[in-house]
Amino acid sequence: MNKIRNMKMMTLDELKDKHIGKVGTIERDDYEFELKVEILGEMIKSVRKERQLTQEQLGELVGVNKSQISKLERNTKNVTIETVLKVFRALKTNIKFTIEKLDENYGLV
Amino acid sequence: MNKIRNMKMMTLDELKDKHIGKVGTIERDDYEFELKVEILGEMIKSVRKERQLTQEQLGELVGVNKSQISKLERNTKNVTIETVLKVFRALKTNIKFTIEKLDENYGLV
DNA sequence: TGAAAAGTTTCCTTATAATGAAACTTTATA
DNA sequence: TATAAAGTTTCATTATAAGGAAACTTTTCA
Repeated sequence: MNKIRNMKMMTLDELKDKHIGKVGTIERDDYEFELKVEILGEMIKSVRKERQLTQEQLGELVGVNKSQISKLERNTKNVTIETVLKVFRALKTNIKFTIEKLDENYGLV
Repeated sequence: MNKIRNMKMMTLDELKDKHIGKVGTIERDDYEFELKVEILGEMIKSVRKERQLTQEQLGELVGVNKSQISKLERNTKNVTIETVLKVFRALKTNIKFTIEKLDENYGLV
């Protein structure tokens, strides 16, 4: 590892406006987001749409009822890591997380 | 936003060997990891140590008993997003997550 | 515009994450 | 090396995430 790479960042609004993908010239489908429960739902929905799946179809892949997918997308719950992984695995999407330490004055270390 | 930045990546082994920080010449405390429950615990412990806090002290900051911190660090549970956020917030550490879509053949899109 | 498909909500049940207190073990250190 | 501090485990309890079935609403499109 120790791989250095460029990351594009996107706000939730940008996600909503454009869905995922097609930003800039270098086609690279990596996006970084603040870790928030609300956004996770948006992400699931966006990727599912890209995959052209219905909630019912995604539910089959994940092994849950379509109502469960709806709930996850609409963030009716404070989801666990395992649930997040299960869904994104079904969507053939890797998830990574990044931590960024701040100093005492809340600036970057 | 739309900020472009360099990200260093590290494996769990590297984390274990070196704890966090001091890789390369550009001192930048951003690290990206596969989203896995086991690693989250390692991360909490590493950052707590860097902050020179005991589990009891971190517990006070988070508002939970020290045994809870121990459990989180040792990954006895499948943690929820909210719990992750609570702890890293206390550690003054931002968390972001990145998704990376794969194509049908499991290669990068 | 009406039927079918897709998505949402409600009402449940079950599984388990979150939590603390206290006993216990391990690690520092006087 | 005894004692204190730090960390872990156990045993409970409580809160809530996960889940399905079915009724309901919204969207799609022939």
